Amino acid sequence: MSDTKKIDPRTLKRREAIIAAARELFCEHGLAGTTLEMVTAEAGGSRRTIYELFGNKDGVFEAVIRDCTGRITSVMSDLEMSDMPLRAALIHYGETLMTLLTMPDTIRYMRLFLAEVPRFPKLGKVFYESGLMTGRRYIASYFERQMSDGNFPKGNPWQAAVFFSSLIKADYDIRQMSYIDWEPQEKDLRSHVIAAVDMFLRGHGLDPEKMTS
Amino acid sequence: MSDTKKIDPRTLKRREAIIAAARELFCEHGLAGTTLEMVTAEAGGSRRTIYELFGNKDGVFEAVIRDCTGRITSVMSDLEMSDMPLRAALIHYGETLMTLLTMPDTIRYMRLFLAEVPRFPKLGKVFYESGLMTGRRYIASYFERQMSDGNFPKGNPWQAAVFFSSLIKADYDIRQMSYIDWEPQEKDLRSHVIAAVDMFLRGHGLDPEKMTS
DNA sequence: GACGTTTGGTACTGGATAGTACCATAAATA
DNA sequence: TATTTATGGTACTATCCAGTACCAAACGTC
Repeated sequence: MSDTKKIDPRTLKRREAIIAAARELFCEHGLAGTTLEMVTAEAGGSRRTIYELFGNKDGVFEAVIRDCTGRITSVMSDLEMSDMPLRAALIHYGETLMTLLTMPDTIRYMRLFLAEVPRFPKLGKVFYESGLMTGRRYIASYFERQMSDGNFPKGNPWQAAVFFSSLIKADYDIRQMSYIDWEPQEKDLRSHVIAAVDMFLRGHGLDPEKMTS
Repeated sequence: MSDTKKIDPRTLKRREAIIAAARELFCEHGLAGTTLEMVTAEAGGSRRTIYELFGNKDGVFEAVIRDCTGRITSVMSDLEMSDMPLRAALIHYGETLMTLLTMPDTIRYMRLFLAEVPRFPKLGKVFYESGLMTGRRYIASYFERQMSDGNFPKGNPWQAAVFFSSLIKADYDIRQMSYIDWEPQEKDLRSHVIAAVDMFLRGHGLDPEKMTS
């Protein structure tokens, strides 16, 4: 009564259960390889309800992708505005970014999503802009602040963010998408991030040696 | 009689026609969305022949991916050993790399391939190592030579190659895979490559200003 | 030009599954 | 408690498609 529309709490629970089950199954077997029968087997309930809530199979897929996007976004948003010194902050950002990007779930979501982009062009924008770009926007605004505070040479903060995240992610994403069940060692990730940050700093005329926090 | 096995020229022609048709259709509609009926409609001939030559539908897919890999590799191999000055050579490499990576076909191949990796893990290795890594190996050996010739600070040529190609490709690949029918402007690519090369040089302690060819 | 292999075309089988219809039941609401 | 709404379950339909069988025709080989 408080809201314009009353939503049965059962509906919400069903919705969540179905999306969760479908997400796992889609990632595991692909969209075409998953039947709605499998989804109900996992989520409980009956196919009837799926059609009631999502219209059809594509509706379920769309809901799953939006859910995955939200998950990535929420992790990205956890990037903390740090008041550490520049180099330490960048290393911190880099490691957080890599942790997220190399998570098996992230990789699975990306594969699933990319596979179906041609049939769902609209979802492309959603996933890329709301999901993947969240971190980049955050980093760009960080550089913008550092530039105006005089901690970083003035220039195009957006380009700096692009170069920074490119150096950080290198081709770990593509490689992980290509190799099933391969995951980089945390140790390697760390040293990669440090090397990338230092190269980034030198690339902007800063000397990492003098910035050891 | 000259070879161990005689291959009917008809077979070869059929093979090529089927792969070409399947490649286009798979890229357009995905693997699941393409029926072998559609393939024969496009390639001519009959389904019978497909089964004769490829065993089953998965066999066709595998052949298509190998074909795509070969196409990418062959373009990558066209990277010419240049005896230009360092900066000019890197810009040349960068532009060639980007031209290849942003070609609509390359993007379509990658999407197609990534979508099905989980079912064809072996193809992952093939596509990544024979296809995508060809360019990187080439660049790494280039840096190795430049290092021993004293044109480039000594260090790890492989890491240099990773950073170089990461800066060059940035996230054009992911963005193009996410956005259907979007293509970067050639003008933007050029300026991006130059900015990336200069940042790369500065990151290795070289001054691009003094290297204008 | 005769022989053997490869291909085309058609028709069939078997299995799988998206989507629908319907009724009974469980849960919320008043 | 009565009424409404969402859900479960089952059974059905309609379709689509991979894979197979078979025969006749085209082509390459010798």
